[in-house]
Amino acid sequence: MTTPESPHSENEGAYNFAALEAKWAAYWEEHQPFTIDDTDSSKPRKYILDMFPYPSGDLHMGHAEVYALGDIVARYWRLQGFQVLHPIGWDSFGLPAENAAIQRGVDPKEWTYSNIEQQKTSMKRYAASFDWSRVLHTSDPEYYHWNQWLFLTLYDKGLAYRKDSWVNWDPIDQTVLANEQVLPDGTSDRSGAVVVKKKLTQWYFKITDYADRLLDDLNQLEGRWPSKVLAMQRNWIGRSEGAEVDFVIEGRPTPVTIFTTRPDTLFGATFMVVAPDSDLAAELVADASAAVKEQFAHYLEATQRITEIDRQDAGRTKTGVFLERYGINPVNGERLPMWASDYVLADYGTGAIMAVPAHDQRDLDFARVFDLPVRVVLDTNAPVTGAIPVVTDEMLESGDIPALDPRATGEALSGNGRMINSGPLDGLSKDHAIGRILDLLEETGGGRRAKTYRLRDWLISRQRFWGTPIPILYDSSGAEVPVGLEDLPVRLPESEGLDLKPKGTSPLGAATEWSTVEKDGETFTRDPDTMDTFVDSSWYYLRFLSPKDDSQAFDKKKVEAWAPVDQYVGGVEHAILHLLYARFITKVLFDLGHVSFTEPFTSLLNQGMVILDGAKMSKSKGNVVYFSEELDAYGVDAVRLTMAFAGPPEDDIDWADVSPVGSQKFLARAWRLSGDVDSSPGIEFGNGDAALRRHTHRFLADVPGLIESFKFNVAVARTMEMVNHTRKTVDQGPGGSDAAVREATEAIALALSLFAPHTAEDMWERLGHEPSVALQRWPDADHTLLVEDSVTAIVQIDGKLRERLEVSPMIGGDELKALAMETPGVKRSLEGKTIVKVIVRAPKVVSIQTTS
RNA sequence: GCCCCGGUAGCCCAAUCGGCAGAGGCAGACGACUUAAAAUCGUCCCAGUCAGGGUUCGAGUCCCUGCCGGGGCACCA
Repeated sequence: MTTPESPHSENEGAYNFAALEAKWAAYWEEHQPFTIDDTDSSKPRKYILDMFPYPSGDLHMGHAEVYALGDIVARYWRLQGFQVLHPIGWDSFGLPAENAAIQRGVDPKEWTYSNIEQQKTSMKRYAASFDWSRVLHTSDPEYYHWNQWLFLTLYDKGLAYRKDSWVNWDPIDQTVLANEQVLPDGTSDRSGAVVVKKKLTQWYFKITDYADRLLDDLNQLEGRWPSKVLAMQRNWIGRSEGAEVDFVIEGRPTPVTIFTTRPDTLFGATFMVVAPDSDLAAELVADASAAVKEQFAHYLEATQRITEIDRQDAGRTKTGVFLERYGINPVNGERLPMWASDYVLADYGTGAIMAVPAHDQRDLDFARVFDLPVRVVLDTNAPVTGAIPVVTDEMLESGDIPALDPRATGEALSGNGRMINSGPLDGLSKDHAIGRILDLLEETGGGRRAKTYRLRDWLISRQRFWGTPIPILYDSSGAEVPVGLEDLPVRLPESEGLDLKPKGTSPLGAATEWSTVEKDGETFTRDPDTMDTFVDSSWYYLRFLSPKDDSQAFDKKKVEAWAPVDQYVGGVEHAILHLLYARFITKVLFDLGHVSFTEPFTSLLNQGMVILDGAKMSKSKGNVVYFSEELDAYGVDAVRLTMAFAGPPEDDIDWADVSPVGSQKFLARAWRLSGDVDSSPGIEFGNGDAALRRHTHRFLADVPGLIESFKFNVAVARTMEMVNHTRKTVDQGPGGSDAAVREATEAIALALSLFAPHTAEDMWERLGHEPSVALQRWPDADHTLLVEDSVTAIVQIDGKLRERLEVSPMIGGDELKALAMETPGVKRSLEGKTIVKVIVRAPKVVSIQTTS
């Protein structure tokens, strides 16, 4: 039905998002506007990368956010005249896919690739501006071939090695986990199982060799990565600086080295503790009495049975076994009894410590349980600066002086103060004492400055089927033989006939035909494990540059042209694992001369989570918002716009707090403007309505900065403001034929092309232009239009606002001050007062200070 | 316990360098259009910035202390 009189409905129909989506999806599919010629060097380049998804089911609202935000950035740089590489692929190996396949009794490959197709369809519907010509899947042999190359490259440099050690074992998934995959509560980040310790021979990447660089290079990323992520990475690497000190052990030819961050307290050591599960403990107890040996054996067993959860209970009463051995304190020759206790960790430092109960809470707790001596060596009541007393006169008078008796109070003394009972250190402050003792230790050879890290080597073996086979063979003696590069890829066998159910060993080992290799008359066995999928994603950003190259992992020339990634977009859940590994692998590739940069991701944007009613969405809670249902209900553009408008990108979006309906109404309102423009494309804007033109050019000038600083919500708000002004100009001003209305509406269409691509394309077409709006240039603002005729200056007297006046923005300070003094409000306020000071900040403020 | 981020209107959020607390939206009220409603168009209402100190002519913004919320690390020597 049409209402002939209505100005907004002349045979143009209503805003119909479904029709627009169908129309423009077909256009993009046919023209592929985002497939780039990567050899074209006429334009500057940007590499915008969104974290690629796992293909476990359809896309969800979290994907909707990340791909909306990444696309804004990609589309923005295109409008700025850049050649933008914006690829997508699938992280398609891994446990989620495999477990799902097991539950459904289908081939993981079929299951994975059909999910990929579903997600691909959804992404195209979502109008993400990807270059669809360079899709990769990490589960393709064409990809994991180079994963194996990477492994062998690290192996060749001694950075991939096999080690027998206690590993994190997930009893549900029946596989080992990296330290990074064990949650703080001691459960698996995937299955939720309580992780237990198991001794296995596994492959590791030597990431600890890079600990210092991984830490120090974070400084380069300051301001470009979220500070939260930088903090998390620093925390995770956990460098501590201190000293290694050698303790001679009675009856042992070589000394035992301990690590301490408090070498200043060396004179306060009263016993030593070794980790029960360390080789050292086993060796030390070997000569002990039968009773102690038995006690120790029981203790070791108990330690290994204890769960990570229990170990983290700091309030747990300390336990331990005296080993009947003594170490000699190198600084004073004292005999220190040696104990084994589980509060000392085998794989941190050297697995042995000197215990200083007076100044370390854990040591004190232990000493109090086993009645060991406690000696204070740092007087924490003594002032360090001399000027500021720790013990005040009031405390002296009241006798309320802190007791320096940790044994009685149970509180270790952790503060600063002056050294006592410490020979050459006596009288020094803590910091000076540390410097002094380090010098002394190095002079006498009894110790040295040292650093230690929380970061451990990266365990990459997984006892699962759906991953990259580790390209290592074992000969009949069990020796490692790397697969030759010419024999890559080592392809996964078909899953048919294999039992994929978790049983503690890799299903690949049971594929005897696959795992047995005859070569030159000798029989070899393949390593049955597959690689952690974080290996796959640690270098995929390089593969996108030459995804079809079957002669090398990546094309060095393309890498030089495009990498590192200019903008990486993804969830903060990868703040440690993925990003740390990608940084590590990049540094390794740099050292080997494969790439010329040391950090893979120049800038990082983390989006928050999409939640509902204050809670994380989950099927069990029944508070899930479904991606496809939202698209059906509101349309792609409205959902994308809602993601951008909800708030700062890194904040969580509570879907209950935002209004996709509101977004939809706004888009319809913007779209209608394109039907109200009554002028021809190419019209001279110069004669248009001056007020609207000023708004438009202010908008053109401001939006780029807003996008570049990720203030997408503000950019959307500014676009809404533009629409409001333009509407008003059409309805209440010069009308739709005014040139400024066209100029404004074109600017709106360009801005909307970042957030609402279908609506923007259609507006652009209705404005009489050829598609695609996505390939236009963002117009430069005319700076002569940015200068305001007049601005409001304020006059403050004693901090209170007393007067406003309209002045020229070019006004001088003296003139403004004179004007201000003449105003009635100021005169009135100044009556009976003496002016002390006048501060003028032309053209904004005059601030007058008085005494009354 | 240590570290990071945040707290502005009923709600989501803005506010270059310290310079008039409000850009935008949601919700709400009212009006225009309509037989009516929806849609649309328009007008309006609402906080003094978590609390307390400090610096300053001037503080949402800088500094200190505390409270609340979110996140990370934690028996790491």
